[in-house]
Amino acid sequence: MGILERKEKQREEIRKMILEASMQLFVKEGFENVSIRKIADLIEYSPTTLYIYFKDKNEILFHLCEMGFERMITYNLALVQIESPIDRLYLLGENYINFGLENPEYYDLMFIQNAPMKTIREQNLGHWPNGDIALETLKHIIQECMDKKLIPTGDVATISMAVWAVAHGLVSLAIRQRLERLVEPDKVVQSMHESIRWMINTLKKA
Amino acid sequence: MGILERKEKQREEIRKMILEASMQLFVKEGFENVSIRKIADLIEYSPTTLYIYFKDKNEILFHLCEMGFERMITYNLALVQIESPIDRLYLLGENYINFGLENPEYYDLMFIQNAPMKTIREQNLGHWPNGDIALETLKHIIQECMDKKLIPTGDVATISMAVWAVAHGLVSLAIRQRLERLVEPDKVVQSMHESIRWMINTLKKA
DNA sequence: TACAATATATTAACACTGTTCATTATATTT
DNA sequence: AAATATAATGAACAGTGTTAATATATTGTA
Repeated sequence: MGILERKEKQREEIRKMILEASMQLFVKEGFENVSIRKIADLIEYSPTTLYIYFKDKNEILFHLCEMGFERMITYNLALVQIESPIDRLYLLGENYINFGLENPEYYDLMFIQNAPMKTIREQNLGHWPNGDIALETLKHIIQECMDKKLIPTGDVATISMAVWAVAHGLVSLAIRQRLERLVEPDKVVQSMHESIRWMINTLKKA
Repeated sequence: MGILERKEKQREEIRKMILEASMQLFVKEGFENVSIRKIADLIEYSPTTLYIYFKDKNEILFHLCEMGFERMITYNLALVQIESPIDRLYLLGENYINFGLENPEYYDLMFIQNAPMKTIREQNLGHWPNGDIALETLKHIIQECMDKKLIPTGDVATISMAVWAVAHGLVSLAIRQRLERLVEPDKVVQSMHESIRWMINTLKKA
């Protein structure tokens, strides 16, 4: 069945072409400027061809979202070298904020837009490949902090939720220009870092 | 100058008509289904007429956003009767979450969408009428908690930011279907309330 | 090898979107 | 009554995601 394999390979290659063109548009012109027609123009195919390789635009955005997580991982490479889970938590928070501020378009897709979640539901994938992994990482660190009695024991999911909520709240309010309503624009970033540190500090002392 | 006044009144009335039609569409069919043409249909005017009364769609959305804050205020009416600022903070948090979950479309416009902020910048209003008031309320409560030594003293803006971030993080992750990736869907709401309470608890003890 | 079946790609079209411009209709003022 | 200012509109522009019908290759089978 070498022919079928080759066909599958070709198919996968065109899918890759489409996704790479999408990403190029995405990082250059931003989320709102990614259109089926522009992607098609870039790879010199007809717009309708994209529908042979992807169900709809949401599915393409879903894959861009997954790429975002891969990019996020590169921010957290240094994490494994830190033995203290509480220090790992501090760094994770810093990295999360930095990633969000430096890649607002990706962040948008990963944690704000509906499109990727729609694909997960409609095609009932049942899981959020890279997203679920990221959340497991967070929960694991929190669990380790509890095990080593670095933070008070409690429901891991609830506390993970609170920690994630602070980080996401800060980043999403920042990239949507809401935080500059609370502090002066040039102090937003600094205050964000102070907030997340303050959060983990109080968590530690509690 | 009675004529000019009357003209101004008429103008204001049509503006009101447009906004009320927008709101009707908004609450019935959701944010994404508010289009200039649909609004125009509803008030039986031509789409182009709307541009005589509003600069663009963003300006209409901005006013819908302000209406959202007015609706939010109704959630917080009971707040003034509570003398302890820390109890007021607890209730404010609960109300914020309830408002967000019960009015996701409004919440979206108030704290997630770019459109309203665009209008504020482009027309350089310089301030966010109802939004700024809401943030002042939060800061005032935090300040009062510090004054009465109910929470540790610190930078009011930073701590307000952290508190807002948790609340916004929870609500925005919830309405964008991200929280159900962390806890079972039927436990999301309960966990959210636990998270915000846990947050204020640890803040209190810190 | 010839034919039918399948997979791939495209053209044209649908039903929308926000927005602008030139034109017309209406109302007000001179 | 004529001139002017205001209000409203029709038509059009440039775009959007998506689908049905159609043409073009490629493949499996008789």
